[in-house]
Amino acid sequence: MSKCEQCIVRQFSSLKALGKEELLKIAECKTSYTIKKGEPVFEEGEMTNGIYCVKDGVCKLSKLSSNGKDQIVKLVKPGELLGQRSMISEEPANLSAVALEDMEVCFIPRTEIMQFFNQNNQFSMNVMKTICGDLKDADEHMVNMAQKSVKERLAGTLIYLEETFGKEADDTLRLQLSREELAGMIGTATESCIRLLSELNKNNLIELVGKRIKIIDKAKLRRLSE
Amino acid sequence: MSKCEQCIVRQFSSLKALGKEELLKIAECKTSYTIKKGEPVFEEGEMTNGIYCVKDGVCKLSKLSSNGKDQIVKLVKPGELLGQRSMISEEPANLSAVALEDMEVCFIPRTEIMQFFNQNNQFSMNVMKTICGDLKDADEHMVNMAQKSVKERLAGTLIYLEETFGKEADDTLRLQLSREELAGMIGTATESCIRLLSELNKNNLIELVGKRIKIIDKAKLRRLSE
DNA sequence: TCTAAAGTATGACAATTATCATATTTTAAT
DNA sequence: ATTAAAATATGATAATTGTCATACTTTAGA
Repeated sequence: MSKCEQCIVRQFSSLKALGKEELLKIAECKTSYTIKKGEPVFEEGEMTNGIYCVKDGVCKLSKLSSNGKDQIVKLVKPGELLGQRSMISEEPANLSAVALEDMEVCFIPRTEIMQFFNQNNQFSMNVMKTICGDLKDADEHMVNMAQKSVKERLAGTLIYLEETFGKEADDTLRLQLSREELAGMIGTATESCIRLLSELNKNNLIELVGKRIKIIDKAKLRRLSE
Repeated sequence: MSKCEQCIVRQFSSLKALGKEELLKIAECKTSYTIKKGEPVFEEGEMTNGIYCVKDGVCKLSKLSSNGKDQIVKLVKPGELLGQRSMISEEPANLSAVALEDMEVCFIPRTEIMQFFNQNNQFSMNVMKTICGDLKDADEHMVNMAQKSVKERLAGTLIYLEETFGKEADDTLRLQLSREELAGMIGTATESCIRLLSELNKNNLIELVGKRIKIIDKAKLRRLSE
């Protein structure tokens, strides 16, 4: 059982409002997990009964649509919390969380967290602001889905991936998504996604290095995304 | 200056957690407005510095997309609060709120509401749950935009409008949206929206009574929306 | 009441996107 | 190392959706 005080999640999430004693309480009741790439943290419809702290590894939050395709709603990176909405709403998870890389997470039971809501106003406020940020992002995302073309969305997503998750030494995007997952982010068929990647490649906006993607002309790509 | 105790907003919103004294404080500092159909309550980018209680009349929350079209993100009905996200995030409004009918609203300054967050845990929890509900809706909405066809979204929207805002005596939808606004809800071009309405009319799923819409075969419409 | 403007409707056409087929490459398991 | 399965890629084609033009209808204001 490791301490929570130096944890990356504590530094970047709502938990930064917690004091030493509160952190000790968490350290006592938390459980740590390793989750392999491709495995779920939790799945749509499941009762989570607590929150997950993402110590390492990125995961996707996705929802199965009635057409059988998986739409990726959000990517979650180390330092962030998972499952806040379900915990507050006291509802089953609305989304599935699946590891895109090997992950290290800690689970904190609902009962512990709920105590902090009553004791620690700054913590409540932090959680509220995080969820408000998610809501703003979701609204913007929704407008993009409704109003932008697939090509515009692809361009925007590639820029987002580079700016959020960075590049490898060879300049390719650090976060490895399959073409199917990339299609699931922009909301299109896998073939359409592949075709547009080829087109961007031909036009020298990006370069395809095997299945990895390198952004060549970020300015043009940004203009394309509007 | 009327009392807040019997107000519809108090009954249906997060404000139901407030006690008599708190309601009196609100009654003293609130300002009431009448907003005519078509006029904004607030606009994207504006600092709102408080929340609006919707006593009467429906309004649309929309966002201007880079292609110049207005995407409707949510409809807000009497009893609900407006501007919670901006107030909590301490940011300018992300969306414009425009009256679809003549409205009656009350404005409560940010400073008052923030006090309740510190004093009244139930109130905080209510606000948090409301925003969590909005986030869940937004995620679902986003998946629909990304994965469903325009026809499916139109069918779903018509059902939503009937179930949420009801029907007139002649069975037409009570809430009057222009074709452009309906297109803005489902995220399509106005002409496409009109064309699909005509098609649903021909297939006897709906009936067009002038510019009003009557749902004829709700079961088929629901199946169509999946 | 008349008229201009806005809203609704429809056709023609082009652009976008999905689907199905198939080939090629990569990955993982035996 | 070999092979089957999965992922990537591309072509052909159809379906969906957007755009532009135009006509008709309703609304609001002079």
